[in-house]
Amino acid sequence: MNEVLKKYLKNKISLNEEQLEYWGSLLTLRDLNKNDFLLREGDISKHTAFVTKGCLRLYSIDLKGKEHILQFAPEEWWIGDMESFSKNTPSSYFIDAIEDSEVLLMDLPAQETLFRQIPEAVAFFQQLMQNRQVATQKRIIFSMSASAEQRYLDFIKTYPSFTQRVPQHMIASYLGITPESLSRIRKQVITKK
Amino acid sequence: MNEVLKKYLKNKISLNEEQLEYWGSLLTLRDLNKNDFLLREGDISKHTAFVTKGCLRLYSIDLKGKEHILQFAPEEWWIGDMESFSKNTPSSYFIDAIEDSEVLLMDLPAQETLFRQIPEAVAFFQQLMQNRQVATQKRIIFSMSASAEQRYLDFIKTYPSFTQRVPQHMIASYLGITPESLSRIRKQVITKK
DNA sequence: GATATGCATTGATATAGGGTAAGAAATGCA
DNA sequence: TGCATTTCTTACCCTATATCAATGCATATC
Repeated sequence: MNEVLKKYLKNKISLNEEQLEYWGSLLTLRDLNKNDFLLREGDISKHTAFVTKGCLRLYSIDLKGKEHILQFAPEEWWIGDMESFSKNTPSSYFIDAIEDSEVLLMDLPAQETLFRQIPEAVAFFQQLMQNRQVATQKRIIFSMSASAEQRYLDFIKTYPSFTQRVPQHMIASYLGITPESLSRIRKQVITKK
Repeated sequence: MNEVLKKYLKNKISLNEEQLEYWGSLLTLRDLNKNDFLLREGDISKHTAFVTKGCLRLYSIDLKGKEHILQFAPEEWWIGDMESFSKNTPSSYFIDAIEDSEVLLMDLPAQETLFRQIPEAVAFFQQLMQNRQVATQKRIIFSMSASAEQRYLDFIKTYPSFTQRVPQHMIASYLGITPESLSRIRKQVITKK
């Protein structure tokens, strides 16, 4: 069984060795090169992914061709378009790898099996979803009440590890500002110190 | 049993008469006058509310004292601070009535009982939560990619009924703009026609 | 019926962040 | 090692929206 998943699950949910193995057996490994897509707009998402190596991103592209990043997913994060996945509808999002990566994929039948065989997993995913919702709501509030500089400082404080590995223009896209603005903000922040 | 809830549930989930009655019996009615609070920042949320009459709002107040509305909830909507409710932690939100209203309250024990007695309710609330998450994510994207005018036009198209009953400055707060800006935008939109 | 209160409008001015373009720096590639 | 590509920075000007202040209505209060 994959070691990253094992460590993660042991940490998060109390299961015996057999259950852990079973969970792992339901997922399939996929290697992704940098820039490889896991999902494109218009596709129907067939998987939810657990990242064991590297880093992916979830984003949409607006009418003017501009990318808007909703989520980064490094090791031990889940990523996917829940709506497309569970309703079998075309996605409006893209997911791709921003580094060479490795993911464990769970398809819908596997999820159903998992929920049937390991009922604890239901509450587990429910909790994940709730945490996501809480974070997303906070992001709305914060984007309405704080300046770009404050949001940037909050970002590097909340996700210090991302700041190292994610290119700056993607952080800008996540924050909802242009790369130029972020560059100016960083300059200000540095000279302020 | 409350008629609004009955109609709503019949529409959304297939249950027999007995189950409907049972569900209804777990909720308690509360009348709210306009401006009454259901939840204040710092409180621990003891209920999730189903609105049967009137309209409530969920919002936070930032450091500068500015309100940011996350959700309006007219008849047949659920409203609450899930995080505070399920984790028993102090809320960072306010919920109040913007009209004289009537809600059905579900506390945590009632929810647990409901989930035990009517297993279909679990998936039902999960679906609600997922829809909420999808909508919240779209709101982030939209606030990053569209102008205030586009967001306003989208709002009145998506929630035409709200536009009638919700004061303008609250719509502005939901859209993340000032009441003055909204007033100017409306003027523009009208003269454009 | 007079007055206070809250909400929407309007005008004048300020500002954060965007758009564009160019160059510098870093990174990948051959 | 050197060229190409991508990423980041800087400068200039511009626009959308905010801020502040005043005014007009409508509604509630006494």
